[in-house]
Amino acid sequence: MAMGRPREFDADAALDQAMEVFWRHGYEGATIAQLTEAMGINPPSLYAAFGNKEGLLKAALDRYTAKRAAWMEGVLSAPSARDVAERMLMGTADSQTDPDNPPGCLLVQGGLACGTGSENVPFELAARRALTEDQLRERFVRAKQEGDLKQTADAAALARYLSAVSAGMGVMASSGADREALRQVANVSVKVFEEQSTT
Amino acid sequence: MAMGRPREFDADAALDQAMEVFWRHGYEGATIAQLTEAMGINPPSLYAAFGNKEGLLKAALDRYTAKRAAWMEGVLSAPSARDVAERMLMGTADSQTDPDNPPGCLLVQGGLACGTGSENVPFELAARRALTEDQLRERFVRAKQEGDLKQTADAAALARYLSAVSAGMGVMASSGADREALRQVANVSVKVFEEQSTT
DNA sequence: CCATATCTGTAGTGAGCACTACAGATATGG
DNA sequence: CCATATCTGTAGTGCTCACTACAGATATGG
Repeated sequence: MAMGRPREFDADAALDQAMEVFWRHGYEGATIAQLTEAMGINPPSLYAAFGNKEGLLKAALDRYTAKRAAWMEGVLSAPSARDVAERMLMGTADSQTDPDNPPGCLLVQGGLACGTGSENVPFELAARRALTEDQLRERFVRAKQEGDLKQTADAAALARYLSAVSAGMGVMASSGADREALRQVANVSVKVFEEQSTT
Repeated sequence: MAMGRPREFDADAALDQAMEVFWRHGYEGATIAQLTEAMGINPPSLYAAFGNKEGLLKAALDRYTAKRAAWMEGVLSAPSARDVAERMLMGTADSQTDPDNPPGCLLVQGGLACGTGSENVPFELAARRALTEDQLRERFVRAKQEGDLKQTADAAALARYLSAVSAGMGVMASSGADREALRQVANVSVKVFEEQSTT
């Protein structure tokens, strides 16, 4: 019963471009004109595929987190809480200063505060940041069970701490901090875990 | 030779209101209509007094940092590097969750990424964040001279670390983290300084 | 009291925004 | 080959934005 004209652009490739625009300019700072130009399509194609600007952001965020999932698995698979923290923060330092991407982290750069009508966006970003924190907390609970983290350690507090440091590094990266500066922060931050470790 | 009609509103009180709007909605999210309503004035008065929206932001930032200067002096006057860090982070946790202010920190909430035409704003905020970091670094250099911080400690790295943690706490506060959560982060963060102290 | 300089309020202005109507193009199902 | 369903490109739409022209108000200096 007639399938209609097929889409001519690659949705994932277009999302990669949209992701970069949101990353660099934030949700409110990114305009549809910039997005469509980067994606190589016209507005009607964008709206047909993603609904509206916020729908496009969500799709781009999904792709962002999906890409990071593999990396995050590598982080969580480190043998100890201390090594989890080190991989997490060093990887964050490197990815936030990767010249292939805009500086910082999309989940921070995307928008902490938005104007009327976009109040949803900060929540959307925060929810995705919280997912990483949850994974870290569970990993630290396991570390206590496995004995490489002190029984007195607070898994939730340590996860929150790592989450805060990562976000803070994102803020610094977005304002021009270089890789070496972020690695310094990561090195200092990891010391907390050495003190909380049993080894 | 004729001084003209005097201003009818209190510029500082108006700036306090503008500050809050920028804080809550970010630079781009804040509209002139919201600002003028909060300030209790009309657009021509705003433009006569502050030039344009960016000029108003700078004036609000000046007032923000001026208000914090006294608090910052109290932080820096703590007797040791470790106590500086504790006062800094605990004070940050409290002020970022003070119900009298919007959550988070204006210097982070104001805008990390902006659209075309406002590229200056993120730099403006970053420059003011950097001032605090400079003060901390100098304080830690002094702490090394005074001997309460190890000679092997890196004053610049520690200052950067505190700056990153504060910014990260601001991100968390803006997405709803409560005071207790931020204090946990502060408590964990301070441990780094205990390890770097001579006592 | 007058001339002048500055502020205030009303009522816009052009520009840029997210979003879309519509017509033509291109595929599938029969 | 035809009917249909979906995509694409052009060319807008109404709306909101930062910003301002202008006229009336209110102070000072002489």
